[in-house]
Amino acid sequence: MSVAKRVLIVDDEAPIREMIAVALEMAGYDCLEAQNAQQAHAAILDQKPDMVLLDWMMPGVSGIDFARRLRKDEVTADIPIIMLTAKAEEDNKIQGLEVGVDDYITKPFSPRELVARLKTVLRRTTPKGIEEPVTVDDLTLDPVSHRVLSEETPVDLGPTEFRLLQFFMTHQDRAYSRSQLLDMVWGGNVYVEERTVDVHIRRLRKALGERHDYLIQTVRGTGYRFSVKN
Amino acid sequence: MSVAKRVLIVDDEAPIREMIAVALEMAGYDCLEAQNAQQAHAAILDQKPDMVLLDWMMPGVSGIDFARRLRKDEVTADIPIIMLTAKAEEDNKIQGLEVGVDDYITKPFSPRELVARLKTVLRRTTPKGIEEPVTVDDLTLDPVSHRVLSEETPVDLGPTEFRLLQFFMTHQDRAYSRSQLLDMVWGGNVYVEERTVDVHIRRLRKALGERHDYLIQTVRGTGYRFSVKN
DNA sequence: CGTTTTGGTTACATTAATATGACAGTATGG
DNA sequence: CCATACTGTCATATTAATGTAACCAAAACG
Repeated sequence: MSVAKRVLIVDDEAPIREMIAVALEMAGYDCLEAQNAQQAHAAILDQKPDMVLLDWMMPGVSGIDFARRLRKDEVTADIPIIMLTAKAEEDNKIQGLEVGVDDYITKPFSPRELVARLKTVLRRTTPKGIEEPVTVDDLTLDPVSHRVLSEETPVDLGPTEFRLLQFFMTHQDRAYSRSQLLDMVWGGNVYVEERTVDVHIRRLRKALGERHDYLIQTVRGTGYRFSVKN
Repeated sequence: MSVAKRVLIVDDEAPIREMIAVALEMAGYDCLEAQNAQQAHAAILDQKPDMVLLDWMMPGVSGIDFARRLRKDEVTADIPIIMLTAKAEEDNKIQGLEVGVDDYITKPFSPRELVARLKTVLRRTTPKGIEEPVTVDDLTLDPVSHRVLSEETPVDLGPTEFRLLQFFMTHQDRAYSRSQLLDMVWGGNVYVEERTVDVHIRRLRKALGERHDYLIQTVRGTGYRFSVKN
């Protein structure tokens, strides 16, 4: 695996978090922890984990409410969630699936089972462009080798431009405002000028060259869009 | 912008409230003010602001207690809160996030930072309306990609024409006066000549071309209408 | 018909938004 | 510690969009 996946563990009981964290780290994942919904939310915006392990029962905002909230917000809607439930109640399962949880595991569970489920969900939900290369009109971005090719020729991009292009190529035909782009590409809690986006767009276009810069389109009064169509 | 968002500023020091209010109003927000928790609570029930800026330290009920109270009550639970804290103590941050505050800013802060945070929080928490494409006789407007297609061919529109067409396509078969259109498309409190509408109608028709300009119909003595029927 | 209204069109000055180039402060990797 | 690459922000240039007025065309009116 190229880069370790990051998993956020949300549970109010520290020992349980620890146990899970140990199991996952042995399996090669990076772990983040949160003991309640608020901490979790902050961590998600901040760190963009690849997956969330969410305890069903928590004081304050319950796991299910939290999951619902995550699904509503565009920024967090795509993050896979696995629910941890104490008892194997059918109710939980149904409710959870309704909210859009990707899987659920009933306690107690073995580390092996956990890792197995996690792997499955990640494989199922990881979209192209995260580990599969994406190609558009002879422009290829390969996340694994962290490379961009324009008709076989390597394109030289800075880290930010790379992420920007990756985001665009995995979210085509959609207009994004500057502040949305800041959220999605820069990350939730950073404060930078909106105009900075323009500059990076410029750098990206320049790097793509005449052959491909048409892909990055200005949507006046709104922001930018990536699309093959003119 | 459709309607200005209303922000309630809660701080016991009038000069600070003023400063914040000025900054926000310049950024296009409507401001309400309260100097303690009681006033704030009344204002919230009364005016339903879209967001609350809450000072951490206040005589009487402290900001954090007040936030907790707001979160408990179903009526006020969904209103986003940004905390203003004097010192950058981690404690505050954690406690605040636990209570369910959406973000926090440490004083002193620049107006720009404040506005930026506010914008981010509002965008995260404001549910967006359903953005489905609308199609009429092979003319499609897609709000997501911010595009208009006439039989697969992109139609080039300025921002105003886009909004105008969007309004029409979602309000068909109904005649609107010029001043109604100004209200709905331009926004409530701008003053422009009524005849300006004519010009934009003209631009829209031109852009739609012969294939589709019949959709924009003149209603003599009244205004305009969008309809498939002639 | 001639006149009066009302809408259509065009040209144009102004304003607003985006593109671009340069710079200084920071990370980064030797 | 140096050399180099990245970032974010400005100031400025460029371009697009906007609103208005002047003028033209078509109905309505008598």
